[in-house]
Amino acid sequence: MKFDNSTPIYLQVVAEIKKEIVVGKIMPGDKLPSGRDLAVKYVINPNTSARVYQVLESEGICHTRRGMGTYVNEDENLIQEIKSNMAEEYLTAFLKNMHALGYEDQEIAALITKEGK
Amino acid sequence: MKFDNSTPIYLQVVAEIKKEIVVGKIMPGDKLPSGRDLAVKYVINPNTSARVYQVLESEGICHTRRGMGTYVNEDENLIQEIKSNMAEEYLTAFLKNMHALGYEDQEIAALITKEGK
Amino acid sequence: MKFDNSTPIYLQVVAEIKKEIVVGKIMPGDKLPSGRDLAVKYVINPNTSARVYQVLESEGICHTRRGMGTYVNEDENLIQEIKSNMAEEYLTAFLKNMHALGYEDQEIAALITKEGK
Amino acid sequence: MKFDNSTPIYLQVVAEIKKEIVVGKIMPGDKLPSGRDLAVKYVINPNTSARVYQVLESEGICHTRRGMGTYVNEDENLIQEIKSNMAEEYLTAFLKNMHALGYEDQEIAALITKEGK
DNA sequence: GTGGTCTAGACCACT
DNA sequence: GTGGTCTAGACCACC
Repeated sequence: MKFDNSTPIYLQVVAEIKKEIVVGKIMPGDKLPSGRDLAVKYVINPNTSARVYQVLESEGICHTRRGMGTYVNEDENLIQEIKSNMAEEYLTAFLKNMHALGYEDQEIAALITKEGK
Repeated sequence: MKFDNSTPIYLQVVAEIKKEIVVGKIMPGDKLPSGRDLAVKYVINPNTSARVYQVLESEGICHTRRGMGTYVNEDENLIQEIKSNMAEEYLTAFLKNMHALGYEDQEIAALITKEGK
Repeated sequence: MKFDNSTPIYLQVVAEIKKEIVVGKIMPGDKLPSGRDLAVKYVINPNTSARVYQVLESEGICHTRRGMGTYVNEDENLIQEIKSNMAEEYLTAFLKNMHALGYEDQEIAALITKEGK
Repeated sequence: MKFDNSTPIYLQVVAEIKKEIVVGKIMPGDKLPSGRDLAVKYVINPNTSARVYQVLESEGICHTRRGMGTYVNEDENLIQEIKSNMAEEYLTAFLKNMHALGYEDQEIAALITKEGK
Protein backbone atom coordinates (compact mmCIF):
# COMPACT_ATOMS: atom_id res chain seq x y z
CA MET A 1 0.00 0.00 0.00
CA LYS A 2 1.06 3.50 -0.81
CA PHE A 3 0.51 6.35 1.57
CA ASP A 4 -0.72 9.83 0.90
CA ASN A 5 1.89 12.26 2.15
CA SER A 6 -0.79 14.75 3.07
CA THR A 7 -2.45 12.66 5.83
CA PRO A 8 -0.99 10.87 8.82
CA ILE A 9 -0.17 7.28 7.99
CA TYR A 10 -2.05 5.91 10.98
CA LEU A 11 -5.27 7.48 9.74
CA GLN A 12 -4.75 5.95 6.33
CA VAL A 13 -4.27 2.53 7.84
CA VAL A 14 -7.38 3.09 9.95
CA ALA A 15 -9.37 3.90 6.81
CA GLU A 16 -7.94 0.84 5.07
CA ILE A 17 -9.03 -1.47 7.87
CA LYS A 18 -12.46 0.11 8.03
CA LYS A 19 -12.91 -0.51 4.35
CA GLU A 20 -11.99 -4.15 4.78
CA ILE A 21 -14.65 -4.42 7.44
CA VAL A 22 -17.36 -2.74 5.39
CA VAL A 23 -16.46 -4.89 2.42
CA GLY A 24 -16.67 -8.00 4.56
CA LYS A 25 -13.03 -8.93 4.14
CA ILE A 26 -12.78 -8.64 7.89
CA MET A 27 -15.82 -9.82 9.88
CA PRO A 28 -17.11 -8.86 13.33
CA GLY A 29 -15.41 -11.07 15.89
CA ASP A 30 -12.30 -11.53 13.76
CA LYS A 31 -8.93 -11.14 15.32
CA LEU A 32 -6.92 -8.30 13.85
CA PRO A 33 -3.18 -8.76 13.24
CA SER A 34 -0.84 -8.13 16.15
CA GLY A 35 0.75 -4.70 16.28
CA ARG A 36 3.98 -6.27 15.14
CA ASP A 37 2.30 -8.04 12.21
CA LEU A 38 0.42 -4.91 11.21
CA ALA A 39 3.71 -3.05 11.20
CA VAL A 40 5.15 -5.65 8.86
CA LYS A 41 2.05 -5.77 6.65
CA TYR A 42 1.92 -2.04 6.05
CA VAL A 43 5.63 -1.38 6.47
CA ILE A 44 5.07 1.05 9.27
CA ASN A 45 6.53 1.59 12.68
CA PRO A 46 5.09 -0.60 15.52
CA ASN A 47 4.26 2.62 17.37
CA THR A 48 2.08 3.57 14.45
CA SER A 49 0.34 0.19 14.68
CA ALA A 50 -0.47 0.92 18.28
CA ARG A 51 -1.93 4.27 17.36
CA VAL A 52 -4.05 2.67 14.65
CA TYR A 53 -5.65 0.33 17.16
CA GLN A 54 -6.08 3.17 19.64
CA VAL A 55 -8.12 5.05 17.09
CA LEU A 56 -10.15 2.03 16.02
CA GLU A 57 -10.83 1.26 19.64
CA SER A 58 -11.82 4.84 20.43
CA GLU A 59 -14.28 4.66 17.53
CA GLY A 60 -15.81 1.54 19.04
CA ILE A 61 -14.73 -0.62 16.18
CA CYS A 62 -12.55 -3.05 18.06
CA HIS A 63 -11.41 -3.96 21.55
CA THR A 64 -8.14 -5.26 22.89
CA ARG A 65 -7.76 -8.15 25.28
CA ARG A 66 -4.50 -8.09 27.14
CA GLY A 67 -2.32 -10.93 26.03
CA MET A 68 -4.93 -12.12 23.52
CA GLY A 69 -4.87 -9.54 20.79
CA THR A 70 -7.29 -7.10 19.17
CA TYR A 71 -10.75 -8.16 17.98
CA VAL A 72 -13.41 -6.53 15.84
CA ASN A 73 -16.49 -5.80 17.92
CA GLU A 74 -19.57 -7.90 17.27
CA ASP A 75 -21.84 -4.93 17.45
CA GLU A 76 -24.92 -5.34 15.25
CA ASN A 77 -24.77 -1.84 13.85
CA LEU A 78 -21.01 -1.58 13.62
CA ILE A 79 -20.72 -2.09 9.91
CA GLN A 80 -23.59 0.26 9.22
CA GLU A 81 -21.99 2.96 11.31
CA ILE A 82 -18.61 2.65 9.68
CA LYS A 83 -20.32 2.66 6.36
CA SER A 84 -22.25 5.85 6.98
CA ASN A 85 -19.24 7.55 8.50
CA MET A 86 -17.13 6.77 5.46
CA ALA A 87 -19.95 7.88 3.23
CA GLU A 88 -20.07 11.12 5.14
CA GLU A 89 -16.36 11.61 4.55
CA TYR A 90 -16.66 10.91 0.85
CA LEU A 91 -19.65 13.21 0.66
CA THR A 92 -18.05 16.21 2.32
CA ALA A 93 -14.86 15.85 0.28
CA PHE A 94 -16.90 15.57 -2.89
CA LEU A 95 -19.11 18.51 -2.04
CA LYS A 96 -16.08 20.60 -1.16
CA ASN A 97 -14.64 19.92 -4.61
CA MET A 98 -17.90 20.65 -6.36
CA HIS A 99 -18.54 23.83 -4.43
CA ALA A 100 -15.03 24.98 -5.31
CA LEU A 101 -16.05 24.57 -8.93
CA GLY A 102 -19.12 26.71 -8.30
CA TYR A 103 -21.82 24.05 -8.11
CA GLU A 104 -24.82 24.31 -5.78
CA ASP A 105 -26.14 21.32 -3.84
CA GLN A 106 -29.32 21.29 -5.87
CA GLU A 107 -27.44 21.06 -9.16
CA ILE A 108 -25.25 18.33 -7.78
CA ALA A 109 -28.17 16.23 -6.64
CA ALA A 110 -29.69 16.71 -10.08
CA LEU A 111 -26.49 15.48 -11.71
CA ILE A 112 -26.63 12.31 -9.66
CA THR A 113 -30.26 11.46 -10.34
CA LYS A 114 -29.60 12.16 -14.02
CA GLU A 115 -26.53 9.92 -13.92
CA GLY A 116 -28.57 7.06 -12.54
CA LYS A 117 -31.00 6.89 -15.42
CA MET B 1 2.11 21.16 -2.41
CA LYS B 2 1.95 17.63 -1.16
CA PHE B 3 1.23 14.78 -3.52
CA ASP B 4 -1.01 11.82 -3.12
CA ASN B 5 1.06 8.71 -3.78
CA SER B 6 -1.91 6.96 -5.24
CA THR B 7 -2.13 9.14 -8.35
CA PRO B 8 0.55 10.14 -10.82
CA ILE B 9 2.11 13.44 -9.89
CA TYR B 10 1.70 14.84 -13.37
CA LEU B 11 -2.06 14.29 -13.19
CA GLN B 12 -2.24 15.99 -9.85
CA VAL B 13 -0.41 19.01 -11.18
CA VAL B 14 -2.69 18.98 -14.21
CA ALA B 15 -5.72 19.04 -11.90
CA GLU B 16 -4.17 21.82 -9.85
CA ILE B 17 -3.63 24.01 -12.89
CA LYS B 18 -7.11 23.30 -14.20
CA LYS B 19 -8.53 24.38 -10.87
CA GLU B 20 -6.59 27.62 -11.02
CA ILE B 21 -8.05 28.26 -14.44
CA VAL B 22 -11.61 27.49 -13.37
CA VAL B 23 -11.19 29.67 -10.32
CA GLY B 24 -9.86 32.50 -12.45
CA LYS B 25 -6.44 32.55 -10.85
CA ILE B 26 -5.09 31.82 -14.30
CA MET B 27 -6.85 33.51 -17.20
CA PRO B 28 -7.18 32.52 -20.86
CA GLY B 29 -4.24 33.94 -22.75
CA ASP B 30 -1.97 33.86 -19.71
CA LYS B 31 1.49 32.43 -20.00
CA LEU B 32 1.99 29.38 -17.85
CA PRO B 33 5.28 28.95 -15.98
CA SER B 34 8.14 27.56 -18.00
CA GLY B 35 8.74 23.85 -17.60
CA ARG B 36 11.75 24.58 -15.44
CA ASP B 37 9.84 27.01 -13.25
CA LEU B 38 6.97 24.59 -12.85
CA ALA B 39 9.49 21.98 -11.80
CA VAL B 40 10.79 24.30 -9.12
CA LYS B 41 7.31 25.38 -8.01
CA TYR B 42 6.04 21.85 -7.50
CA VAL B 43 9.41 20.28 -6.71
CA ILE B 44 9.20 17.87 -9.58
CA ASN B 45 11.48 16.89 -12.42
CA PRO B 46 11.41 19.06 -15.58
CA ASN B 47 10.38 15.98 -17.54
CA THR B 48 7.33 15.72 -15.36
CA SER B 49 6.57 19.38 -16.09
CA ALA B 50 6.75 18.59 -19.76
CA ARG B 51 4.30 15.78 -19.31
CA VAL B 52 1.92 18.08 -17.47
CA TYR B 53 1.85 20.50 -20.36
CA GLN B 54 1.55 17.65 -22.87
CA VAL B 55 -1.61 16.53 -21.13
CA LEU B 56 -3.04 20.04 -20.86
CA GLU B 57 -2.28 20.61 -24.51
CA SER B 58 -3.86 17.31 -25.55
CA GLU B 59 -6.97 18.38 -23.67
CA GLY B 60 -7.08 21.59 -25.66
CA ILE B 61 -6.43 23.74 -22.62
CA CYS B 62 -3.19 25.34 -23.68
CA HIS B 63 -0.80 25.55 -26.59
CA THR B 64 2.93 25.69 -26.74
CA ARG B 65 5.28 27.84 -28.73
CA ARG B 66 8.81 26.55 -28.96
CA GLY B 67 11.21 28.93 -27.36
CA MET B 68 8.32 31.16 -26.25
CA GLY B 69 6.51 29.19 -23.59
CA THR B 70 3.12 27.68 -22.94
CA TYR B 71 -0.09 29.71 -23.04
CA VAL B 72 -3.66 29.12 -21.92
CA ASN B 73 -5.99 28.98 -24.90
CA GLU B 74 -8.41 31.85 -25.36
CA ASP B 75 -11.32 29.62 -26.22
CA GLU B 76 -14.69 31.11 -25.24
CA ASN B 77 -16.05 27.98 -23.61
CA LEU B 78 -12.78 26.70 -22.25
CA ILE B 79 -13.48 27.40 -18.60
CA GLN B 80 -16.98 25.99 -18.73
CA GLU B 81 -15.74 22.83 -20.38
CA ILE B 82 -12.96 22.30 -17.88
CA LYS B 83 -15.41 22.89 -15.09
CA SER B 84 -17.94 20.34 -16.26
CA ASN B 85 -15.28 17.81 -17.10
CA MET B 86 -13.74 18.06 -13.66
CA ALA B 87 -17.18 17.86 -12.09
CA GLU B 88 -17.83 14.71 -14.09
CA GLU B 89 -14.59 13.22 -12.83
CA TYR B 90 -15.35 14.04 -9.22
CA LEU B 91 -18.85 12.69 -9.62
CA THR B 92 -17.94 9.34 -11.07
CA ALA B 93 -15.16 8.79 -8.53
CA PHE B 94 -17.53 9.70 -5.72
CA LEU B 95 -20.32 7.52 -7.00
CA LYS B 96 -17.93 4.63 -7.40
CA ASN B 97 -16.93 4.93 -3.76
CA MET B 98 -20.51 5.24 -2.60
CA HIS B 99 -21.73 2.34 -4.70
CA ALA B 100 -18.92 0.24 -3.25
CA LEU B 101 -20.35 1.03 0.16
CA GLY B 102 -23.74 -0.13 -1.03
CA TYR B 103 -25.48 3.18 -1.63
CA GLU B 104 -28.01 3.75 -4.41
CA ASP B 105 -28.07 6.92 -6.48
CA GLN B 106 -31.39 7.93 -4.96
CA GLU B 107 -30.08 7.67 -1.42
CA ILE B 108 -26.98 9.63 -2.36
CA ALA B 109 -28.97 12.44 -3.92
CA ALA B 110 -31.09 12.51 -0.76
CA LEU B 111 -27.96 12.81 1.39
CA ILE B 112 -26.88 15.83 -0.60
CA THR B 113 -30.16 17.71 -0.48
CA LYS B 114 -30.34 16.95 3.25
CA GLU B 115 -26.79 18.23 3.66
CA GLY B 116 -27.70 21.50 2.07
CA LYS B 117 -30.45 22.35 4.54
CA MET C 1 17.28 0.47 -38.59
CA LYS C 2 18.96 3.80 -39.09
CA PHE C 3 17.33 6.97 -37.89
CA ASP C 4 17.00 10.31 -39.56
CA ASN C 5 18.38 12.92 -37.17
CA SER C 6 15.90 15.45 -38.42
CA THR C 7 12.83 13.72 -36.97
CA PRO C 8 12.22 12.44 -33.46
CA ILE C 9 13.12 8.80 -33.16
CA TYR C 10 9.83 7.91 -31.54
CA LEU C 11 7.93 9.26 -34.54
CA GLN C 12 10.09 7.27 -36.91
CA VAL C 13 9.42 4.09 -35.01
CA VAL C 14 5.73 4.96 -34.96
CA ALA C 15 5.79 5.32 -38.74
CA GLU C 16 7.69 2.05 -39.07
CA ILE C 17 5.12 0.15 -37.06
CA LYS C 18 2.25 1.74 -38.92
CA LYS C 19 3.81 0.65 -42.18
CA GLU C 20 4.09 -2.90 -40.92
CA ILE C 21 0.41 -2.83 -40.09
CA VAL C 22 -0.61 -1.42 -43.45
CA VAL C 23 1.56 -3.97 -45.21
CA GLY C 24 0.02 -6.76 -43.19
CA LYS C 25 3.23 -7.74 -41.46
CA ILE C 26 1.45 -6.96 -38.23
CA MET C 27 -2.21 -7.89 -38.05
CA PRO C 28 -5.07 -6.46 -35.98
CA GLY C 29 -5.19 -8.28 -32.67
CA ASP C 30 -1.47 -9.03 -32.73
CA LYS C 31 0.61 -8.38 -29.66
CA LEU C 32 3.27 -5.76 -30.22
CA PRO C 33 6.72 -6.29 -28.72
CA SER C 34 7.06 -5.34 -25.06
CA GLY C 35 8.55 -1.92 -24.42
CA ARG C 36 11.81 -3.53 -23.44
CA ASP C 37 11.90 -5.71 -26.55
CA LEU C 38 11.10 -2.78 -28.78
CA ALA C 39 13.96 -0.91 -27.13
CA VAL C 40 16.30 -3.76 -27.99
CA LYS C 41 14.96 -4.15 -31.52
CA TYR C 42 15.41 -0.51 -32.44
CA VAL C 43 18.32 0.18 -30.11
CA ILE C 44 16.46 2.88 -28.25
CA ASN C 45 15.76 3.64 -24.64
CA PRO C 46 12.75 1.92 -23.03
CA ASN C 47 11.29 5.35 -22.31
CA THR C 48 11.30 6.02 -26.01
CA SER C 49 9.49 2.73 -26.56
CA ALA C 50 6.86 3.87 -24.10
CA ARG C 51 6.41 7.08 -26.00
CA VAL C 52 6.01 5.18 -29.25
CA TYR C 53 3.15 3.16 -27.82
CA GLN C 54 1.63 6.25 -26.23
CA VAL C 55 1.43 7.86 -29.64
CA LEU C 56 0.07 4.75 -31.32
CA GLU C 57 -2.51 4.42 -28.57
CA SER C 58 -3.51 8.08 -28.82
CA GLU C 59 -4.06 7.52 -32.54
CA GLY C 60 -6.38 4.62 -31.77
CA ILE C 61 -4.08 2.09 -33.35
CA CYS C 62 -3.41 -0.05 -30.32
CA HIS C 63 -4.39 -0.48 -26.71
CA THR C 64 -2.39 -1.40 -23.70
CA ARG C 65 -3.11 -3.79 -20.87
CA ARG C 66 -0.98 -3.28 -17.79
CA GLY C 67 1.10 -6.31 -17.13
CA MET C 68 -0.13 -7.94 -20.35
CA GLY C 69 1.36 -5.96 -23.17
CA THR C 70 0.27 -3.81 -26.07
CA TYR C 71 -2.10 -5.06 -28.77
CA VAL C 72 -3.13 -3.81 -32.20
CA ASN C 73 -6.79 -2.84 -32.20
CA GLU C 74 -9.17 -5.06 -34.12
CA ASP C 75 -11.04 -2.17 -35.65
CA GLU C 76 -12.51 -3.00 -39.06
CA ASN C 77 -11.34 0.17 -40.77
CA LEU C 78 -8.10 0.52 -38.88
CA ILE C 79 -5.79 -0.38 -41.70
CA GLN C 80 -7.61 1.78 -44.22
CA GLU C 81 -7.49 4.74 -41.87
CA ILE C 82 -3.81 4.37 -41.16
CA LYS C 83 -3.18 4.04 -44.86
CA SER C 84 -5.03 7.19 -45.82
CA ASN C 85 -3.59 9.14 -42.93
CA MET C 86 -0.06 8.19 -43.89
CA ALA C 87 -0.81 9.01 -47.50
CA GLU C 88 -2.07 12.40 -46.42
CA GLU C 89 1.13 13.02 -44.49
CA TYR C 90 3.33 12.02 -47.40
CA LEU C 91 1.25 14.14 -49.73
CA THR C 92 1.38 17.35 -47.72
CA ALA C 93 5.11 17.00 -47.07
CA PHE C 94 5.71 16.35 -50.75
CA LEU C 95 3.54 19.24 -51.88
CA LYS C 96 5.24 21.54 -49.42
CA ASN C 97 8.62 20.67 -50.93
CA MET C 98 7.34 21.05 -54.46
CA HIS C 99 5.62 24.34 -53.79
CA ALA C 100 8.85 25.59 -52.24
CA LEU C 101 10.51 24.82 -55.57
CA GLY C 102 7.85 26.83 -57.36
CA TYR C 103 5.64 24.07 -58.71
CA GLU C 104 1.88 24.36 -59.01
CA ASP C 105 -0.47 21.51 -58.16
CA GLN C 106 -1.44 21.12 -61.79
CA GLU C 107 2.15 20.72 -62.94
CA ILE C 108 2.80 18.23 -60.17
CA ALA C 109 -0.19 16.10 -61.09
CA ALA C 110 1.03 16.19 -64.68
CA LEU C 111 4.48 14.99 -63.63
CA ILE C 112 2.92 12.02 -61.91
CA THR C 113 0.69 10.92 -64.75
CA LYS C 114 3.65 11.32 -67.09
CA GLU C 115 5.78 9.23 -64.73
CA GLY C 116 3.29 6.43 -64.87
CA LYS C 117 3.52 5.95 -68.62
CA MET D 1 22.65 21.11 -39.49
CA LYS D 2 21.83 17.59 -38.57
CA PHE D 3 22.70 14.68 -40.76
CA ASP D 4 20.69 11.66 -41.69
CA ASN D 5 22.63 8.55 -40.71
CA SER D 6 21.22 6.68 -43.67
CA THR D 7 22.82 8.79 -46.41
CA PRO D 8 26.40 9.84 -46.95
CA ILE D 9 27.06 13.21 -45.40
CA TYR D 10 28.61 14.64 -48.53
CA LEU D 11 25.39 14.01 -50.45
CA GLN D 12 23.40 15.75 -47.76
CA VAL D 13 25.64 18.77 -47.94
CA VAL D 14 25.34 18.73 -51.72
CA ALA D 15 21.55 18.76 -51.39
CA GLU D 16 21.73 21.56 -48.88
CA ILE D 17 23.79 23.74 -51.18
CA LYS D 18 21.55 23.00 -54.12
CA LYS D 19 18.55 24.10 -52.10
CA GLU D 20 20.26 27.35 -51.25
CA ILE D 21 20.86 27.95 -54.92
CA VAL D 22 17.28 27.19 -55.94
CA VAL D 23 15.98 29.39 -53.15
CA GLY D 24 18.24 32.20 -54.27
CA LYS D 25 20.25 32.29 -51.08
CA ILE D 26 23.25 31.54 -53.25
CA MET D 27 23.29 33.16 -56.68
CA PRO D 28 25.02 32.19 -59.93
CA GLY D 29 28.49 33.65 -59.92
CA ASP D 30 28.76 33.59 -56.17
CA LYS D 31 31.86 32.25 -54.55
CA LEU D 32 31.25 29.21 -52.43
CA PRO D 33 33.07 28.82 -49.08
CA SER D 34 36.54 27.37 -49.16
CA GLY D 35 36.80 23.69 -48.42
CA ARG D 36 38.19 24.56 -45.03
CA ASP D 37 35.33 26.97 -44.30
CA LEU D 38 32.74 24.50 -45.51
CA ALA D 39 34.23 21.93 -43.17
CA VAL D 40 33.85 24.36 -40.29
CA LYS D 41 30.35 25.44 -41.31
CA TYR D 42 28.96 21.93 -41.49
CA VAL D 43 31.30 20.39 -38.96
CA ILE D 44 32.60 17.86 -41.43
CA ASN D 45 35.96 16.64 -42.44
CA PRO D 46 37.82 18.76 -45.08
CA ASN D 47 38.02 15.66 -47.24
CA THR D 48 34.27 15.58 -47.22
CA SER D 49 34.20 19.21 -48.32
CA ALA D 50 36.34 18.31 -51.27
CA ARG D 51 34.00 15.51 -52.19
CA VAL D 52 31.03 17.86 -51.99
CA TYR D 53 32.57 20.21 -54.51
CA GLN D 54 33.59 17.30 -56.74
CA VAL D 55 30.00 16.24 -56.95
CA LEU D 56 28.66 19.75 -57.50
CA GLU D 57 31.23 20.25 -60.20
CA SER D 58 30.44 16.95 -61.87
CA GLU D 59 26.81 18.02 -61.97
CA GLY D 60 27.79 21.21 -63.72
CA ILE D 61 26.69 23.37 -60.85
CA CYS D 62 30.00 25.00 -60.04
CA HIS D 63 33.58 25.20 -61.18
CA THR D 64 36.83 25.53 -59.32
CA ARG D 65 39.60 27.96 -60.16
CA ARG D 66 42.92 26.90 -58.75
CA GLY D 67 43.99 29.28 -56.04
CA MET D 68 40.81 31.32 -56.43
CA GLY D 69 38.10 29.11 -54.97
CA THR D 70 34.87 27.54 -56.16
CA TYR D 71 32.17 29.49 -57.96
CA VAL D 72 28.58 28.80 -58.90
CA ASN D 73 28.21 28.58 -62.65
CA GLU D 74 26.40 31.41 -64.38
CA ASP D 75 24.51 29.07 -66.64
CA GLU D 76 21.12 30.41 -67.64
CA ASN D 77 19.30 27.18 -67.03
CA LEU D 78 21.28 26.07 -64.03
CA ILE D 79 18.65 26.88 -61.43
CA GLN D 80 15.92 25.36 -63.54
CA GLU D 81 17.88 22.17 -63.91
CA ILE D 82 18.65 21.84 -60.24
CA LYS D 83 15.05 22.58 -59.52
CA SER D 84 13.71 19.89 -61.78
CA ASN D 85 16.27 17.39 -60.58
CA MET D 86 15.31 17.97 -56.98
CA ALA D 87 11.66 17.78 -57.94
CA GLU D 88 12.39 14.47 -59.58
CA GLU D 89 14.00 13.21 -56.40
CA TYR D 90 11.08 14.32 -54.27
CA LEU D 91 8.69 12.79 -56.73
CA THR D 92 10.27 9.36 -56.87
CA ALA D 93 10.64 9.19 -53.10
CA PHE D 94 7.03 10.24 -52.69
CA LEU D 95 5.76 7.79 -55.28
CA LYS D 96 7.79 5.02 -53.70
CA ASN D 97 6.09 5.69 -50.39
CA MET D 98 2.64 5.89 -51.93
CA HIS D 99 3.09 2.76 -53.99
CA ALA D 100 4.21 0.96 -50.86
CA LEU D 101 0.87 1.93 -49.37
CA GLY D 102 -0.89 0.48 -52.39
CA TYR D 103 -1.73 3.63 -54.31
CA GLU D 104 -1.75 3.85 -58.09
CA ASP D 105 -0.37 6.84 -59.99
CA GLN D 106 -3.80 7.79 -61.20
CA GLU D 107 -5.22 7.90 -57.68
CA ILE D 108 -2.27 9.94 -56.51
CA ALA D 109 -2.65 12.50 -59.25
CA ALA D 110 -6.33 12.72 -58.35
CA LEU D 111 -5.45 13.35 -54.72
CA ILE D 112 -3.27 16.26 -55.72
CA THR D 113 -5.73 17.96 -58.01
CA LYS D 114 -8.38 17.49 -55.33
CA GLU D 115 -6.03 18.97 -52.76
CA GLY D 116 -5.50 22.04 -54.88
CA LYS D 117 -9.14 23.03 -55.02
C1' DG E 1 7.20 -10.71 -16.99
C1' DT E 2 4.38 -6.40 -18.41
C1' DG E 3 3.48 -1.39 -18.57
C1' DG E 4 3.51 3.24 -15.69
C1' DT E 5 5.87 6.78 -13.41
C1' DC E 6 9.64 9.50 -11.92
C1' DT E 7 14.27 11.42 -11.50
C1' DA E 8 18.68 13.12 -13.25
C1' DG E 9 20.93 15.08 -16.58
C1' DA E 10 22.32 15.86 -21.41
C1' DC E 11 21.88 17.93 -25.95
C1' DC E 12 19.29 20.27 -29.42
C1' DA E 13 16.28 23.90 -31.87
C1' DC E 14 14.14 28.14 -31.69
C1' DT E 15 13.63 33.23 -29.97
C1' DG F 1 15.77 31.53 -21.97
C1' DT F 2 12.11 28.33 -23.86
C1' DG F 3 10.35 23.83 -25.16
C1' DG F 4 11.61 19.04 -27.39
C1' DT F 5 13.98 14.83 -27.32
C1' DC F 6 16.72 11.19 -25.57
C1' DT F 7 19.28 8.25 -22.38
C1' DA F 8 20.06 5.83 -18.04
C1' DG F 9 18.27 3.75 -14.48
C1' DA F 10 15.10 3.28 -10.56
C1' DC F 11 10.80 1.85 -8.35
C1' DC F 12 6.06 0.55 -8.52
C1' DA F 13 1.58 -1.97 -9.81
C1' DC F 14 -0.43 -5.60 -12.10
C1' DC F 15 -0.58 -10.41 -14.07
